[in-house]
Amino acid sequence: MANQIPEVVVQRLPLYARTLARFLEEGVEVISSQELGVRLQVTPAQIRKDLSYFGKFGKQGRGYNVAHLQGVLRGILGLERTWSLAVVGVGHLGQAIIAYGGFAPEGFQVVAAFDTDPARVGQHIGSVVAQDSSELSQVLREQKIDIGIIAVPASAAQAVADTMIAGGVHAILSYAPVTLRVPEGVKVRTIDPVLVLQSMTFYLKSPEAALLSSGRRRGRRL
Amino acid sequence: MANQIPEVVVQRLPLYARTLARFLEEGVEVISSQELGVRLQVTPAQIRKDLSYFGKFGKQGRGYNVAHLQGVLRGILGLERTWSLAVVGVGHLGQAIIAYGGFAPEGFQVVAAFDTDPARVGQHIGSVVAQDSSELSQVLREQKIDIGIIAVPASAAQAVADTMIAGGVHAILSYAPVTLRVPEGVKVRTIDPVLVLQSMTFYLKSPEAALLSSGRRRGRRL
DNA sequence: TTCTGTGAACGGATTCACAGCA
DNA sequence: TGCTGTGAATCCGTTCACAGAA
Repeated sequence: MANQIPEVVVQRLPLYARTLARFLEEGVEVISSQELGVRLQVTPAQIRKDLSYFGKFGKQGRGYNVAHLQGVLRGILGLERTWSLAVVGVGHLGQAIIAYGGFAPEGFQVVAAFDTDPARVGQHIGSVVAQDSSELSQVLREQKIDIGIIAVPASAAQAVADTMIAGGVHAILSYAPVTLRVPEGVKVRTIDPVLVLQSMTFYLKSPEAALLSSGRRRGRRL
Repeated sequence: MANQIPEVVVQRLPLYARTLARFLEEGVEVISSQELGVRLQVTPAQIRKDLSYFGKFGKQGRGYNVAHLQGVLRGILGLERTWSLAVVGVGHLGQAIIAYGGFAPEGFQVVAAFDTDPARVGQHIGSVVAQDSSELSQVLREQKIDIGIIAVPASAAQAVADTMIAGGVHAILSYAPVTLRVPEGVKVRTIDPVLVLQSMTFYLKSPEAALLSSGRRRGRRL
């Protein structure tokens, strides 16, 4: 079933879920696609169409029950459970990722960290201890790690990805500036701030371009 | 002129530029859209079409001169000059951004940092000193800052964005988990790792979905 | 022959617009 | 009357396929 759903749609769902959580905190009980769309800068039709891939969750003439819809979305996305993360590379970036306080409240727990540098192995970062990368594949499998995070230099990233996949990981979040090759069935997302900055300079360089491109504004996100 | 160009195309250009730089280091002098596409996991037709928005840079029957095309792309993107950044929020995240070594080599210099917390104002992070946020708008204008980076909590992000814009900034890279509202002509990009993780769990939850969605693989990036 | 540049075809995502239910 | 759910229409990016230059 969960098939045929455009990837863009899946990427918007967490945004919907998060915004519903905020509305819930604000005490809003029922919301229309219109109101939700205003907050998210997404058209109401887009929201309704996206939701229609999964079922009917609203009441005509009224809107959606915020708590209910949020629960539905969290269920669809699998956010009701905790997911375990392993970070490979505990340099500045890796340490910042491990120390980042935004993952845990959302159910993402960094449970292991790795590095090749003997000087870093054994180091404590928050509640985890850096292990030697030679253990990576085995530990991932033993601890049933769900998602791998790559925070190593570009030159090492592909090898790390391969080892993660050998360790049974099916989702990788990479901060390395390279295009990774992975087999079918493995999801990779890359976060690359330099690339983001470099595409924005295009519009800074020729400000008319920025104006022209912003007609019909859309939510842009990675 | 620089108009009418799809935003996706602009987002791919830095990727092309970077990859050409790597080929250059490897001593490759001429490259076909085919070869470039293999490395990037992008179709050759895509590359040629993208480039065609800007001109004709290849030689039929031969390919593209790597050094030349790289220069052209850097020119189009405005990467030949240095761009100044200001980071607002010098908590863990802001500090990591300032300390990150990947910006400077690409011509992005963090020249100012701000925070509202008196305990943080005056603190040195790398070569910059955290200033009080009340100075933000004025300093941005005086120092002609090009790009603002938001590293404050969600609740403060919109206000920071507004102040940045008041300070004359036309591009914002935000790490805050909110959809920012900005006037026409201002570019905003959000980097939101939690959202990325939350959309990957959808595929982990139902692995068939991952397989089904990966037919016709494309380069995915923010 | 090889590979670019590009109009035309295609396909997929967004938006429209309305029937139908509360 | 108000807003959902959804087929149909539209828009836009990708891919095809080929003419033309080296």
